[in-house]
Amino acid sequence: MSHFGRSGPPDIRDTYSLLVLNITFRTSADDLFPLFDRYGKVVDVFIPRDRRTGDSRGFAFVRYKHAEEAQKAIERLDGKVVDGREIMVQFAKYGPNAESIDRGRISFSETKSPRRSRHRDGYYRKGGSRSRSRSRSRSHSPSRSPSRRGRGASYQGKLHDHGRSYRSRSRSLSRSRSRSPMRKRSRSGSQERPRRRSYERKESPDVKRDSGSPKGRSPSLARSPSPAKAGTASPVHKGSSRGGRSPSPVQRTRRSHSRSLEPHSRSRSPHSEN
DNA sequence: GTTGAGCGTT
Repeated sequence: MSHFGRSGPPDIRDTYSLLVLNITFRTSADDLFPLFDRYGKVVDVFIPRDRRTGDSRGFAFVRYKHAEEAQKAIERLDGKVVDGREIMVQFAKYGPNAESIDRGRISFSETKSPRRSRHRDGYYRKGGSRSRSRSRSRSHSPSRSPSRRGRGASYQGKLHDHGRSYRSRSRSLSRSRSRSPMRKRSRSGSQERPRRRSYERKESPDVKRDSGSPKGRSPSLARSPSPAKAGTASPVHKGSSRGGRSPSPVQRTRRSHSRSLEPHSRSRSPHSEN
């Protein structure tokens, strides 16, 4: 999706990609194009969007034809407030096809010396290997904002190979912080609970029968963790089950069957019910 | 109507 309406990247043989971060979710390529085009020839403007929702992810890619123009745009637009948000402009490091990138320049097999250094740093990736969470809502300290602006000064009036250390810190920081919560969450075992329940409903037909008389069964086994809530939902569920015409339980049972991943391991554990 | 770490499409 390019601003020019073409499919895919137009020509990335010798273009310089700029990464624009911290843009508003409502900002589109059309809004960024005139802004960046003032400082040079913009070849393409692309804003990655979510596959599911289709909303902008909050960053965009601007391709310049000349490095000097791209550099100028960075100095001029980095930290600029756009649409009420302070955007951050910097050279893109990861190519669209995992191509080699020199401070924003995309080259296929022309450069080779600087490329080695990046491999050592671990910048290179085959694409799709980077684990990134799509969760937009996450607690974080806003104190990292000012630090970003600080590194911008390194680029001023310099087009040499300066400006790589800033990424190391940022990368390490985000890495350790992003992985820690994710792993812990996965270990919590929030997935086991719904799985086990699905099996219980599937393997135990008596559950459906009990639905007609939940009192005979253990009220604690109700799906509602809150007793107060269970009481409210109880009459509703009871009425539906008694009618015997409610397709709801049937559909849920069938779905659970398809979702069951390891029914055997669960079936062998009688303690699961207690 | 919202959110806010981060690196990309036919």
